[in-house]
Amino acid sequence: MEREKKPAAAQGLELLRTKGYKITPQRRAVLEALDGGEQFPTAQQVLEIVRKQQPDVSLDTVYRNLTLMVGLGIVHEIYRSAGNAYEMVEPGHHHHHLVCTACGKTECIDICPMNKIYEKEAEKRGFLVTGHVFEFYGLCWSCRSKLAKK
Amino acid sequence: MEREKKPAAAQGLELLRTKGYKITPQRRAVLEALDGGEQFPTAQQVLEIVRKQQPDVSLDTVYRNLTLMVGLGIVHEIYRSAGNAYEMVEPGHHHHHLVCTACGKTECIDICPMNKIYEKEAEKRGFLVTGHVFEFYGLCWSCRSKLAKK
DNA sequence: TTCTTAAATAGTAATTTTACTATATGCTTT
DNA sequence: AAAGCATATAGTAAAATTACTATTTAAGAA
Repeated sequence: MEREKKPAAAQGLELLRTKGYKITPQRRAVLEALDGGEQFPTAQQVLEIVRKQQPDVSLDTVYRNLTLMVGLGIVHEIYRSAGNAYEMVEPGHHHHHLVCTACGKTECIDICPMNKIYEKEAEKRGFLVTGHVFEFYGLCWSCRSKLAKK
Repeated sequence: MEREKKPAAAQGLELLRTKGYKITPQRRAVLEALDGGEQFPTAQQVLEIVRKQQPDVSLDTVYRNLTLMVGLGIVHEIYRSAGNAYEMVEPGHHHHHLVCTACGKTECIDICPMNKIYEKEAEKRGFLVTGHVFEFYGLCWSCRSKLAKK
C-alpha cells in the first residue's frame, strides 16, 4: 500500500530543487524517514528507516544530508548529550523543545523568542543570521520523581 | 611568578565545594584554563592548556568535568559543527553568541530572551528547567564577503 | 595524623560525528 | 536519446565525544 506523501517532505524536496541541489533517492528517503517515522530520531535511527527501502545507503550520506537540510531550514537538529535528534520542520509550526538531561526525553514547546530586534543587533556587527537555536534543558516529571526518591 | 586567581574560577570552585564535589587539581586546572587562556577553547585546547601544568591529565577527565560544570552552570557550552567550544560563565554577565557556520568564529551578544513566562510554561508540563541554550547561527562579515565573490 | 570510604582519575574502548577519495548518478545540453 | 559534467554517493578513515573499569585520592571521622 502506497504511503501518502506528507506536505513537509514535498516542500523540502521543492526547496532542494529550487536551490539547485539534486533530487536523489537517498534524499527522498531521508525526508520520508523524518516525516513518517517516529518522533525525534537520531541519525542512526534515520539510517535504519532509510535502509528498509534502500539497504546500501551509507551513514555518511545520512549525516551529510541531514546537515545540508539543517542548513537550509528544512530540518531541525536537537543537541542532546547522548545522540542528537532530528525533526522535520513543519512549515508554519516553528517551535522549540524541552530536553530532559537525565533520560533524553524530548518534547515540543510552542514558543519562540526570536525577533527583529535581535536580528538587527546581529546585523550591526556585520553578522547575517540564518538560523537560531533555543532549547530548554532540565528534568522531566519522571526523572524528577526518581531523583527525589534517592 | 604566581598567577592571580580570577574571581570566576574561584566562584566555580566554591560552588563545586558547596554541592559536595571534591576539589581536585584537575578541576582547578580546567577552571583556570577556561579563565586564563584563549576565548572559546575546544575540549582539546583545554586539555593542552591543562597539560602544561599536569601532563598526565586525561581527555576523559577534561570532558567529564566540562560536562559537570556545564550542568552546574559554571561553564557554557557552544555547539559548533567542527568542535564544541567552552566558556567560563562570568557571574552577572549572562549572554549568548553569534556563531559563523562557515569559519566557526564565535562572539558574544549581550542578549537573553529567557523569562518567567517561558519557565512557567515548562513547569505546567512538569518540566524543571535547569538551563537553556540560545545561539545565533549564520555568516560573519568575512565569510559573507568571500561567498559573495564566487 | 591515620583511617575509611565514596568519588574522581587515567587509560582504554565504544560510539557518534565529520572528513576524504574514487566511483556513480542526476541534470542539462545537445 | 546520448553525452558531458558537476554533484552526490559508498566505503573507509579520522576526529570528537561518551562510556567503562581498575586504581588512586580528596575529605571527613576517629
